[in-house]
Amino acid sequence: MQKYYSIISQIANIHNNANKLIVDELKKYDLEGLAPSHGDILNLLYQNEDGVPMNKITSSINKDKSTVTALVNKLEKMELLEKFKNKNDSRSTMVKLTQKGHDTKPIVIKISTTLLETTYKDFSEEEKELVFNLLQKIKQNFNA
Amino acid sequence: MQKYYSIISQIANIHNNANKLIVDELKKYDLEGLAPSHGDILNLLYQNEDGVPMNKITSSINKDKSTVTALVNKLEKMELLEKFKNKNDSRSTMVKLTQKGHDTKPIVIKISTTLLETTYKDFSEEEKELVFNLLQKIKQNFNA
DNA sequence: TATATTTAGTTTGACATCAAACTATTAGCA
DNA sequence: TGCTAATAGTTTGATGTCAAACTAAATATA
Repeated sequence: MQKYYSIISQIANIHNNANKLIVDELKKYDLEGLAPSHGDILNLLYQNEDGVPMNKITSSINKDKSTVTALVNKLEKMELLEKFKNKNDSRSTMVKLTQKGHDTKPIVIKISTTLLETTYKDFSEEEKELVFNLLQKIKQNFNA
Repeated sequence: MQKYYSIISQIANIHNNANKLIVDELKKYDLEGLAPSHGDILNLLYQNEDGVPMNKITSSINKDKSTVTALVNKLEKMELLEKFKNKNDSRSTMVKLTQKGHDTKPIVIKISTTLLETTYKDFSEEEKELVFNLLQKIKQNFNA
Protein backbone atom coordinates (compact mmCIF):
# COMPACT_ATOMS: atom_id res chain seq x y z
CA MET A 1 0.00 0.00 0.00
CA GLN A 2 1.50 3.30 -1.01
CA LYS A 3 1.76 6.03 1.54
CA TYR A 4 0.13 8.90 -0.32
CA TYR A 5 -2.60 7.04 -2.10
CA SER A 6 -5.50 9.20 -0.95
CA ILE A 7 -4.43 12.28 -2.87
CA ILE A 8 -7.40 12.12 -5.25
CA SER A 9 -9.73 11.97 -2.31
CA GLN A 10 -7.99 15.05 -0.89
CA ILE A 11 -8.42 16.84 -4.18
CA ALA A 12 -12.08 15.88 -4.40
CA ASN A 13 -12.63 17.11 -0.86
CA ILE A 14 -10.97 20.46 -1.49
CA HIS A 15 -12.87 20.91 -4.72
CA ASN A 16 -16.17 20.19 -3.00
CA ASN A 17 -15.42 22.53 -0.12
CA ALA A 18 -14.33 25.30 -2.46
CA ASN A 19 -17.59 24.94 -4.36
CA LYS A 20 -19.59 25.01 -1.16
CA LEU A 21 -17.80 28.17 -0.06
CA ILE A 22 -18.58 29.84 -3.38
CA VAL A 23 -22.25 28.89 -3.34
CA ASP A 24 -22.63 29.98 0.29
CA GLU A 25 -20.96 33.32 -0.34
CA LEU A 26 -23.05 33.96 -3.44
CA LYS A 27 -26.15 33.31 -1.38
CA LYS A 28 -24.92 35.61 1.37
CA TYR A 29 -24.49 38.44 -1.13
CA ASP A 30 -27.93 38.05 -2.63
CA LEU A 31 -26.97 35.86 -5.56
CA GLU A 32 -28.82 32.83 -4.28
CA GLY A 33 -29.21 30.02 -6.77
CA LEU A 34 -25.99 30.67 -8.64
CA ALA A 35 -23.40 27.93 -8.96
CA PRO A 36 -19.61 28.23 -9.31
CA SER A 37 -19.90 27.86 -13.08
CA HIS A 38 -22.15 30.91 -13.23
CA GLY A 39 -19.44 32.81 -11.42
CA ASP A 40 -16.91 31.63 -13.98
CA ILE A 41 -19.09 33.01 -16.76
CA LEU A 42 -19.54 36.33 -14.99
CA ASN A 43 -15.78 36.58 -14.45
CA LEU A 44 -15.22 36.06 -18.15
CA LEU A 45 -17.76 38.72 -19.05
CA TYR A 46 -16.28 41.35 -16.72
CA GLN A 47 -13.18 41.18 -18.86
CA ASN A 48 -15.02 41.39 -22.19
CA GLU A 49 -17.37 44.32 -22.07
CA ASP A 50 -18.32 44.09 -25.73
CA GLY A 51 -19.60 40.56 -25.43
CA VAL A 52 -18.35 37.04 -25.90
CA PRO A 53 -19.59 34.27 -28.20
CA MET A 54 -21.01 31.14 -26.59
CA ASN A 55 -18.20 28.96 -27.85
CA LYS A 56 -15.65 31.20 -26.15
CA ILE A 57 -17.48 30.62 -22.87
CA THR A 58 -17.52 26.89 -23.53
CA SER A 59 -13.77 26.72 -23.99
CA SER A 60 -13.03 29.09 -21.13
CA ILE A 61 -15.00 27.38 -18.40
CA ASN A 62 -14.32 23.87 -19.60
CA LYS A 63 -17.90 22.63 -19.75
CA ASP A 64 -19.95 21.01 -22.48
CA LYS A 65 -21.64 23.41 -24.85
CA SER A 66 -25.07 22.15 -23.87
CA THR A 67 -24.20 22.90 -20.26
CA VAL A 68 -23.21 26.42 -21.25
CA THR A 69 -26.55 26.90 -22.98
CA ALA A 70 -28.32 26.08 -19.73
CA LEU A 71 -26.02 28.20 -17.58
CA VAL A 72 -26.34 31.23 -19.84
CA ASN A 73 -30.11 30.83 -20.06
CA LYS A 74 -30.32 30.95 -16.31
CA LEU A 75 -28.20 34.09 -16.10
CA GLU A 76 -30.36 35.59 -18.83
CA LYS A 77 -33.54 34.77 -16.93
CA MET A 78 -32.01 36.45 -13.89
CA GLU A 79 -31.34 39.46 -16.11
CA LEU A 80 -27.62 39.41 -15.41
CA LEU A 81 -26.76 39.12 -19.10
CA GLU A 82 -28.34 39.28 -22.52
CA LYS A 83 -27.84 37.42 -25.77
CA PHE A 84 -27.45 39.07 -29.15
CA LYS A 85 -26.65 37.94 -32.65
CA ASN A 86 -23.21 38.18 -34.18
CA LYS A 87 -23.50 40.31 -37.33
CA ASN A 88 -20.62 38.58 -39.09
CA ASP A 89 -21.65 35.00 -38.41
CA SER A 90 -25.30 34.22 -37.93
CA ARG A 91 -24.50 30.86 -36.37
CA SER A 92 -22.89 32.63 -33.46
CA THR A 93 -24.72 33.84 -30.35
CA MET A 94 -23.03 36.57 -28.37
CA VAL A 95 -23.46 37.29 -24.69
CA LYS A 96 -22.83 40.42 -22.64
CA LEU A 97 -23.58 41.72 -19.18
CA THR A 98 -26.55 43.89 -18.32
CA GLN A 99 -26.14 46.71 -15.82
CA LYS A 100 -27.41 44.35 -13.15
CA GLY A 101 -24.78 41.88 -14.27
CA HIS A 102 -22.05 44.51 -14.01
CA ASP A 103 -23.14 45.27 -10.49
CA THR A 104 -22.20 41.77 -9.37
CA LYS A 105 -18.55 42.38 -10.16
CA PRO A 106 -17.37 43.56 -6.73
CA ILE A 107 -19.22 40.68 -5.10
CA VAL A 108 -17.70 38.02 -7.32
CA ILE A 109 -14.24 39.52 -6.94
CA LYS A 110 -14.65 39.56 -3.20
CA ILE A 111 -15.64 35.90 -3.21
CA SER A 112 -12.60 35.01 -5.29
CA THR A 113 -10.43 36.78 -2.75
CA THR A 114 -12.06 34.98 0.15
CA LEU A 115 -11.58 31.69 -1.63
CA LEU A 116 -7.88 32.31 -2.19
CA GLU A 117 -7.33 33.50 1.35
CA THR A 118 -9.02 30.40 2.69
CA THR A 119 -6.98 28.12 0.46
CA TYR A 120 -3.63 29.70 1.23
CA LYS A 121 -4.16 30.42 4.90
CA ASP A 122 -0.80 30.14 6.71
CA PHE A 123 1.04 29.46 3.46
CA SER A 124 4.39 31.09 2.74
CA GLU A 125 5.08 32.30 -0.77
CA GLU A 126 7.43 29.34 -1.20
CA GLU A 127 4.72 26.91 -0.22
CA LYS A 128 2.24 28.51 -2.59
CA GLU A 129 4.70 28.17 -5.41
CA LEU A 130 5.52 24.59 -4.47
CA VAL A 131 1.96 23.32 -4.32
CA PHE A 132 1.02 25.24 -7.43
CA ASN A 133 3.86 23.76 -9.44
CA LEU A 134 3.32 20.25 -8.19
CA LEU A 135 -0.39 20.47 -9.05
CA GLN A 136 0.55 21.76 -12.46
CA LYS A 137 2.66 18.66 -12.92
CA ILE A 138 -0.24 16.41 -11.90
CA LYS A 139 -2.55 18.26 -14.23
CA GLN A 140 -0.18 17.63 -17.10
CA ASN A 141 0.13 13.98 -16.18
CA PHE A 142 -3.56 13.63 -16.98
CA ASN A 143 -3.14 15.23 -20.38
CA ALA A 144 -0.35 13.03 -21.64
CA MET B 1 -3.04 40.03 -8.86
CA GLN B 2 -1.54 37.16 -6.96
CA LYS B 3 0.73 34.78 -8.76
CA TYR B 4 -0.84 31.45 -7.87
CA TYR B 5 -4.46 32.43 -7.95
CA SER B 6 -5.66 29.69 -10.30
CA ILE B 7 -5.02 26.85 -7.88
CA ILE B 8 -8.72 26.07 -7.43
CA SER B 9 -9.09 25.83 -11.16
CA GLN B 10 -6.15 23.40 -11.21
CA ILE B 11 -7.78 21.33 -8.52
CA ALA B 12 -11.12 21.30 -10.34
CA ASN B 13 -9.38 20.25 -13.52
CA ILE B 14 -7.51 17.39 -11.87
CA HIS B 15 -10.65 16.24 -10.11
CA ASN B 16 -12.59 16.21 -13.37
CA ASN B 17 -9.87 14.37 -15.23
CA ALA B 18 -9.52 11.80 -12.48
CA ASN B 19 -13.25 11.17 -12.60
CA LYS B 20 -13.16 10.82 -16.38
CA LEU B 21 -10.34 8.33 -16.12
CA ILE B 22 -12.29 6.27 -13.60
CA VAL B 23 -15.49 6.26 -15.66
CA ASP B 24 -13.62 5.39 -18.84
CA GLU B 25 -11.75 2.54 -17.19
CA LEU B 26 -14.92 1.16 -15.62
CA LYS B 27 -16.51 1.14 -19.03
CA LYS B 28 -13.48 -0.53 -20.56
CA TYR B 29 -13.73 -3.35 -18.03
CA ASP B 30 -17.41 -3.96 -18.59
CA LEU B 31 -18.72 -1.82 -15.75
CA GLU B 32 -20.33 0.73 -18.02
CA GLY B 33 -22.67 3.14 -16.32
CA LEU B 34 -20.87 3.20 -12.99
CA ALA B 35 -19.63 6.48 -11.56
CA PRO B 36 -16.67 7.12 -9.25
CA SER B 37 -18.96 7.10 -6.22
CA HIS B 38 -20.10 3.59 -7.07
CA GLY B 39 -16.46 2.58 -7.05
CA ASP B 40 -16.04 4.17 -3.63
CA ILE B 41 -18.92 2.08 -2.32
CA LEU B 42 -17.51 -1.10 -3.82
CA ASN B 43 -14.11 -0.36 -2.29
CA LEU B 44 -15.72 0.00 1.11
CA LEU B 45 -17.58 -3.27 0.73
CA TYR B 46 -14.48 -5.24 -0.28
CA GLN B 47 -13.14 -4.45 3.18
CA ASN B 48 -16.30 -5.39 5.04
CA GLU B 49 -17.40 -8.81 3.92
CA ASP B 50 -20.17 -9.09 6.50
CA GLY B 51 -21.94 -5.99 5.31
CA VAL B 52 -22.06 -2.32 6.11
CA PRO B 53 -24.97 -0.12 7.20
CA MET B 54 -26.10 2.65 4.87
CA ASN B 55 -25.02 5.39 7.25
CA LYS B 56 -21.50 4.00 7.30
CA ILE B 57 -21.43 4.34 3.54
CA THR B 58 -22.75 7.88 3.79
CA SER B 59 -19.99 8.97 6.14
CA SER B 60 -17.28 7.07 4.27
CA ILE B 61 -17.90 8.42 0.81
CA ASN B 62 -18.89 11.90 1.95
CA LYS B 63 -22.17 12.15 0.10
CA ASP B 64 -25.68 13.01 1.20
CA LYS B 65 -27.69 10.06 2.51
CA SER B 66 -30.28 10.48 -0.22
CA THR B 67 -27.48 10.25 -2.77
CA VAL B 68 -26.30 7.04 -1.16
CA THR B 69 -29.81 5.60 -1.40
CA ALA B 70 -29.76 6.18 -5.15
CA LEU B 71 -26.20 4.89 -5.61
CA VAL B 72 -26.89 1.72 -3.64
CA ASN B 73 -30.17 1.12 -5.46
CA LYS B 74 -28.33 1.25 -8.75
CA LEU B 75 -25.70 -1.23 -7.59
CA GLU B 76 -28.51 -3.43 -6.30
CA LYS B 77 -30.30 -3.30 -9.64
CA MET B 78 -27.03 -4.31 -11.30
CA GLU B 79 -26.89 -7.21 -8.85
CA LEU B 80 -23.51 -6.16 -7.48
CA LEU B 81 -24.81 -5.93 -3.93
CA GLU B 82 -27.85 -6.76 -1.83
CA LYS B 83 -29.61 -5.09 1.04
CA PHE B 84 -30.66 -6.83 4.24
CA LYS B 85 -32.12 -5.79 7.56
CA ASN B 86 -30.07 -5.25 10.67
CA LYS B 87 -31.42 -7.61 13.35
CA ASN B 88 -30.47 -5.31 16.21
CA ASP B 89 -31.87 -2.08 14.82
CA SER B 90 -34.75 -2.24 12.41
CA ARG B 91 -34.11 1.33 11.27
CA SER B 92 -30.84 0.23 9.81
CA THR B 93 -30.39 -1.18 6.31
CA MET B 94 -27.28 -3.23 5.72
CA VAL B 95 -25.52 -3.75 2.42
CA LYS B 96 -23.14 -6.46 1.25
CA LEU B 97 -21.62 -7.64 -1.99
CA THR B 98 -23.01 -10.42 -4.13
CA GLN B 99 -20.66 -12.85 -5.84
CA LYS B 100 -20.90 -10.69 -8.94
CA GLY B 101 -19.97 -7.73 -6.78
CA HIS B 102 -16.96 -9.55 -5.38
CA ASP B 103 -15.82 -10.30 -8.87
CA THR B 104 -15.33 -6.61 -9.58
CA LYS B 105 -12.63 -6.33 -6.95
CA PRO B 106 -9.58 -6.90 -9.17
CA ILE B 107 -10.96 -4.47 -11.71
CA VAL B 108 -11.57 -1.69 -9.23
CA ILE B 109 -8.18 -2.22 -7.62
CA LYS B 110 -6.52 -2.08 -11.00
CA ILE B 111 -8.28 1.19 -11.78
CA SER B 112 -7.13 2.67 -8.47
CA THR B 113 -3.58 1.70 -9.34
CA THR B 114 -3.83 3.24 -12.79
CA LEU B 115 -5.22 6.41 -11.27
CA LEU B 116 -2.36 6.70 -8.78
CA GLU B 117 0.26 5.95 -11.40
CA THR B 118 -1.18 8.63 -13.65
CA THR B 119 -1.30 11.17 -10.85
CA TYR B 120 2.23 10.55 -9.60
CA LYS B 121 3.92 10.00 -12.95
CA ASP B 122 7.52 11.28 -12.72
CA PHE B 123 7.14 12.14 -9.05
CA SER B 124 9.88 11.38 -6.56
CA GLU B 125 8.90 10.12 -3.13
CA GLU B 126 9.81 13.53 -1.74
CA GLU B 127 7.51 15.26 -4.18
CA LYS B 128 4.67 12.91 -3.36
CA GLU B 129 5.07 13.67 0.31
CA LEU B 130 5.32 17.40 -0.33
CA VAL B 131 2.20 17.72 -2.44
CA PHE B 132 0.28 15.39 -0.15
CA ASN B 133 1.15 17.40 2.94
CA LEU B 134 0.46 20.74 1.32
CA LEU B 135 -2.92 19.52 0.12
CA GLN B 136 -3.64 18.26 3.58
CA LYS B 137 -2.98 21.75 4.86
CA ILE B 138 -5.34 23.26 2.30
CA LYS B 139 -7.97 20.71 3.18
CA GLN B 140 -7.73 21.71 6.82
CA ASN B 141 -7.92 25.38 5.93
CA PHE B 142 -11.43 24.73 4.64
CA ASN B 143 -12.48 23.02 7.84
CA ALA B 144 -11.43 25.76 10.23
C1' DT C 1 -20.62 26.35 -58.41
C1' DA C 2 -22.49 22.46 -56.00
C1' DT C 3 -21.90 19.21 -52.60
C1' DA C 4 -19.71 17.70 -48.41
C1' DT C 5 -17.75 18.89 -44.14
C1' DT C 6 -17.16 21.60 -40.27
C1' DT C 7 -18.77 24.74 -36.81
C1' DA C 8 -22.31 27.05 -33.51
C1' DG C 9 -26.07 26.30 -30.60
C1' DT C 10 -30.17 24.04 -28.88
C1' DT C 11 -32.95 20.14 -27.42
C1' DT C 12 -33.62 15.88 -25.25
C1' DG C 13 -32.78 12.34 -22.05
C1' DA C 14 -30.16 10.47 -18.40
C1' DC C 15 -27.82 10.80 -13.99
C1' DA C 16 -25.23 12.22 -9.70
C1' DT C 17 -26.14 15.26 -6.25
C1' DC C 18 -28.26 17.99 -2.62
C1' DA C 19 -31.81 19.82 0.50
C1' DA C 20 -36.14 19.43 2.57
C1' DA C 21 -39.97 16.86 3.96
C1' DC C 22 -41.47 12.55 5.50
C1' DT C 23 -41.84 7.72 7.88
C1' DA C 24 -40.29 4.55 11.10
C1' DT C 25 -37.68 3.14 14.94
C1' DT C 26 -34.64 3.78 18.86
C1' DA C 27 -32.72 6.32 22.68
C1' DG C 28 -33.01 9.81 26.23
C1' DC C 29 -35.10 12.05 29.91
C1' DA C 30 -38.44 13.63 33.35
C1' DT D 1 -43.13 4.40 32.10
C1' DG D 2 -44.26 7.80 28.65
C1' DC D 3 -43.32 11.61 25.94
C1' DT D 4 -39.54 13.96 23.39
C1' DA D 5 -35.60 14.01 20.74
C1' DA D 6 -32.41 11.79 17.88
C1' DT D 7 -31.26 8.56 14.24
C1' DA D 8 -31.84 5.73 9.75
C1' DG D 9 -33.59 5.72 5.28
C1' DT D 10 -36.58 7.00 1.52
C1' DT D 11 -39.07 10.17 -1.44
C1' DT D 12 -39.56 14.29 -3.96
C1' DG D 13 -38.10 18.14 -6.51
C1' DA D 14 -34.53 20.96 -8.32
C1' DT D 15 -30.13 21.57 -10.70
C1' DG D 16 -25.55 21.14 -12.97
C1' DT D 17 -23.61 18.15 -16.15
C1' DC D 18 -22.76 15.27 -20.17
C1' DA D 19 -23.58 12.83 -24.56
C1' DA D 20 -26.14 12.26 -28.59
C1' DA D 21 -29.16 13.85 -31.97
C1' DC D 22 -30.62 17.72 -34.34
C1' DT D 23 -30.92 22.44 -36.98
C1' DA D 24 -28.78 26.09 -39.21
C1' DA D 25 -25.08 28.46 -41.25
C1' DA D 26 -20.36 28.92 -42.93
C1' DT D 27 -16.36 26.81 -44.99
C1' DA D 28 -13.86 23.61 -47.81
C1' DT D 29 -13.38 20.73 -51.64
C1' DA D 30 -14.16 18.52 -56.05
